[in-house]
Formats: sequence, structure tokens, C-alpha cells
Amino acid sequence: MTRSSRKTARPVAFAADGHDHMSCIAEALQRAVALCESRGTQLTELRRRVLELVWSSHEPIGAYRILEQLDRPLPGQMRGKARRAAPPTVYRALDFLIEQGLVHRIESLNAFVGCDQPQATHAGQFMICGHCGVALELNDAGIANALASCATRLGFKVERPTIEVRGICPNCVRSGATQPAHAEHRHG
Amino acid sequence: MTRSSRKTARPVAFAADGHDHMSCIAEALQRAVALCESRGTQLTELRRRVLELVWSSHEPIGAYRILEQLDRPLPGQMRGKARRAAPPTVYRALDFLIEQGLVHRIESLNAFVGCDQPQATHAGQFMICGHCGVALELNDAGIANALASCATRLGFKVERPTIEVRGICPNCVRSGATQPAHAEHRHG
DNA sequence: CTGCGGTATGAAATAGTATAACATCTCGGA
DNA sequence: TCCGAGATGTTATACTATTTCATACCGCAG
Ligand SMILES: [Zn+2]
Ligand SMILES: [Zn+2]
Ligand SMILES: [Zn+2]
Ligand SMILES: [Zn+2]
Repeated sequence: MTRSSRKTARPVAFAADGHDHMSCIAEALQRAVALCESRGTQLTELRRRVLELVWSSHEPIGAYRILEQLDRPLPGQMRGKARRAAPPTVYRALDFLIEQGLVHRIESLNAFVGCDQPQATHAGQFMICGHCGVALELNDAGIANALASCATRLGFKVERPTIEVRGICPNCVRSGATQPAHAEHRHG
Repeated sequence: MTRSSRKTARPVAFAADGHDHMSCIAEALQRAVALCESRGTQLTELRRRVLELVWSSHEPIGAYRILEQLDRPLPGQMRGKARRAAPPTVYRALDFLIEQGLVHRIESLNAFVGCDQPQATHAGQFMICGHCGVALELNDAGIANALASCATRLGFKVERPTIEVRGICPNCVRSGATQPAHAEHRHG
């Protein structure tokens, strides 16, 4: 029970005392396998590997970072001068994973992050820390309702909401972080 | 009185019967001049021209589209083989305009759109039609409150909310539009 | 077995978006 | 005049994403 061992009620990604990320990854992969199984879609080795890399942390990762990691031979394998994978390889895998709801794209970062509730189709809301880079996905009914009511009032038919809130996470707030400190983009 | 001549209460960008966009542009430029004047910032000819291009329609425009337009000699001017402007030129102008609150960046489109309430600093919410491409900026208190309350609950300090809702605008809904029809990105 | 269609991946080229770094220009004040 | 700040010009490059065609694999009809 990874969850019940936590000391706080805070979401895992923002946990004050860190968390066992290995099991985070393992559980995500397990869910993915089960989901694709149940849908009859093919979670191939390549796609599984990309998903694993996306889940390597709770910070959204760029497609080209994934590409770099894909190139590195897995520990224990000596496959010398393995040819560098090409961009379409990773973009195609990401397309598949997004379609399956296993990964979300963070528009404001041109990056990708794993979804921990892939079962139901949803458009999550993201709280992204500009200091440590961690992105937390929520499904807040209040926000969703406010949006829906606003759209209804206008006669606007919502298809895909994009909600990405940049700020400072609880942990970084407590440690007095105000400056960027996280590489990221300029334009933000 | 452009506004009072409208037949509906709908926002100009989504007006059912179209609108006098020339005055849209003129008013935006006027506001910009006044604002920069009052702040002592320099709305140079280049920046004014870029702002005008951003306002050329209510569809967000990409930096490189602006660049193309900048190259075209103004009607009446025969400046032959004018050198093509370089990307930094337009990005710098956009940076200035964004800083002044005169333009917003639409993250999900890598594009830019004029702001019609540049006075107060704000982070607008955008309703973007996937069919006609028009983006409407709102400042809905309900959404803002829902977001704020959610962030408070988490202990997350909001710095820059990004809310961009893709969908179909009232006009396009009425005309039965469901397909994309608008070029735009793939990844959406 | 063999060929066929559908899906996944490999590979090369190119398109699209954005910034870094340094040079030049202009204008107003010391 | 000289200086310094801010704006723009210029070149190169980084970063992100898609198009296009080729190849590999697999289950199945003939
Ligand atoms: Zn999700
Ligand atoms: Zn943080
Ligand atoms: Zn605005
Ligand atoms: Zn529309």
C-alpha cells in the first residue's frame, strides 16, 4: 500500500516527504497494460518504453528528451553504436499514448506527462511548479462547472479545454522559492 | 458608437452579423497609444505595425505570419527589394506588446492575439473556435474563483493561469460546422 | 505455402517555432 | 562632444514537429 503509508493527504506529486516513485512508475505501466489489453490496442515494447520515460518523473518531459533516453542502451545491454532513433518514432508513440489517455500534452511547455487516471476520458487541469517543474493533474469539478456554465452562456460548444496553471507548488513555497530555478521556456 | 449599433449582446468576436473590424483595429491602436503614452513606454512604428497585424483579425496569428506581412510593402510604397525582416524583430516586438498587456500568447496554438482590455493586468480565458479560428477573450469571475479556491486548497501559489478552451463558436455551431475546416495544428 | 492488407517502425528530409550573440543606430543628457 | 540606454539589424543556431517513402511484422484468405 504505497498510498496508505503517506503521512499527508497531499497528492503524490506534491507530497511533502517525497514518495516511492518506482512504484509510481510500476503502477502506471500496470494500468497501461491492463487498459490496452481490455481495449485490444497494442502497447508495444517501444510504446511501453516511451510511457516509462514519460513517467520517469512528475515533470513534463519534451519529445526530444525522450528521444535521447531512448538512445541510451538499457543497463546490461551492450548494443554498441545503436542507431539514433528519429523524431517520428517518439512522436508516433506519444500520439498513441495520448489517444489512449495514458499521457497528456502540456501545451505551455511543449512537453508530456503521464496520466494517473487513464480509465475515464477527461481533460485534466494542471498545476505546474515553475521552480521544481512538477506537474500535478487534477479533476476539479468546480473549475469544470465554471467553465461549462460560462460556455453555455456564450453558446460555445466545448471540445477540448486546456487548463495549465503555472505557479509555485506547496513544497517550493515552504522552502521560500520565488525565482524560476527551473530551466523551462522563456516566454512564460 | 460601434458597440451600440450591434443587434446582439454577444461579444464582438463572436458577433452573429459580423462587425466593423476596421474600427476594432483603430480602437485597439488608439488604446495602445494612450496606454504607452501614460506609462512612458515606447510604442515605436515597428511595434505599432506588429500590433496592427496581430489585430488584423480575431484569429490568433503566428509570429512567422506576422513576419511575412511585415515584409510586404505598405500600399503606396514602392520600396523594391526591401530586406526581409528576421525573426527576432517580430519576437521582440511581441515581447514588448505582451509585457504591456496589449497582446496575449495562445500557448496551444503558438500564436498571438490582441487584448481588448489592456488597462488592467489580467490572465484572460480564451474560447477558440476550431472551425473559424476566432478566439474570444473572457474574464469570467466564476472560472477565476474556482481556480483560486482550488489552488488555495492545495497550497499552490498561482502565477500564470493558462486557460484556452478549444471548441465551436456559436456562429459555427448554428451553421452546422463540426469538422475542423480550420488549418491549425495536428496535435489537438 | 503464399500472397495480401493492416499496423508498426525505420529513415531522410523538411517545415515551423524561438532564441543567442553580436553589430549598429538613435536620441537625449552630462 | 561623448556617453549610455534602448531599439533594431543581422547571422547563426536551437528546439519542436510533420511529411513522405521504405521496410518489417503478423494474421488470415486463397
Ligand atoms: Zn489524466
Ligand atoms: Zn515545486
Ligand atoms: Zn486580455
Ligand atoms: Zn467559429
